[in-house]
Amino acid sequence: MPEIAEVETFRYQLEPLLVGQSITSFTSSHPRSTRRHDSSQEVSNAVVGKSIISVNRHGKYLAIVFDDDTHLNIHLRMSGRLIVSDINEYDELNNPKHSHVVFSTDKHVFVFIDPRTFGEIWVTSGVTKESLKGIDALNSTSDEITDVLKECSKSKRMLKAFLLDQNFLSGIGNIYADEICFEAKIRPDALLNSLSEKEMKVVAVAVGKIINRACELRGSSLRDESFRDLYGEIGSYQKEHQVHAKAGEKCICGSEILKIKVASRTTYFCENCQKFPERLKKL
DNA sequence: AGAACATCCTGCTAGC
DNA sequence: TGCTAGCAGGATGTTC
Repeated sequence: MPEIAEVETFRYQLEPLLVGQSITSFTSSHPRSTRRHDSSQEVSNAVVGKSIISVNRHGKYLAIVFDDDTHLNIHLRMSGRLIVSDINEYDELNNPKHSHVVFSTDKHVFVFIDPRTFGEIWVTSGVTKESLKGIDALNSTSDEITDVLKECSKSKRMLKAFLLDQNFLSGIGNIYADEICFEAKIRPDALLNSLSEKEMKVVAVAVGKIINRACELRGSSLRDESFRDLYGEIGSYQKEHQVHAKAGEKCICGSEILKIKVASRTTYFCENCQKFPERLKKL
């Protein structure tokens, strides 16, 4: 499932192929992919012929930015992905199932594939409002992340619910939330108002460490058919997962990894390595 | 305020 | 082996 590391992988790979180019065509074959607009023609009209100046990302939101400040926004949600072909090698008949949107430059064809159709592509003049929410989990310093945690220091929310809330930290999803809690050695169901300032700092540093490493390894591909990058390659970060999707397996400490629900999300953690803050202070 | 749940959707899988 | 019910999840909206 695309989270910040997977979206950043697409951004990083799209940038050199798109910047300086113009969109020559944009077509959609599934109305849900461009559901914010009356028709995909509206999107086409807004982007075709315009020159691309950057490819940006905020949290899980991708934006192809044009020289008149038009933004072509892409959110992959659960099952969205992008693939690229050389324009001379592109054959529409070879498109995978659920290829819903196709757009081109003079050199490349980009295909948006999305089996569950939760993903979407839309156009805005200037940044989309969602990109203004929260601070980006990758491009923020641990001090900035600590400050956001401090703002919520009286909150009775659980740590994992906070990490998943895009209004505070943008980009973290279910996989990295579990790994961040493990790295911080704090239970995902610990309440924010039980964290000391020192523990907030530990969480903030864990966010940076996990997200940066996940980006270095081009994201996580949990199953054979899950995340693939722009070139169809799987990511490698799943090899370094400590707890996520490992229920019943042994933690590095030897204890069994548990599976519970936190914030109505499936959550994996180690009861031995991860403690409630009150107990952490006693150790 | 915050948790829980339904919603959107299809592919996978656990369980008959 | 083959079928189906249930689960999975990001964001949003509703309910408790």
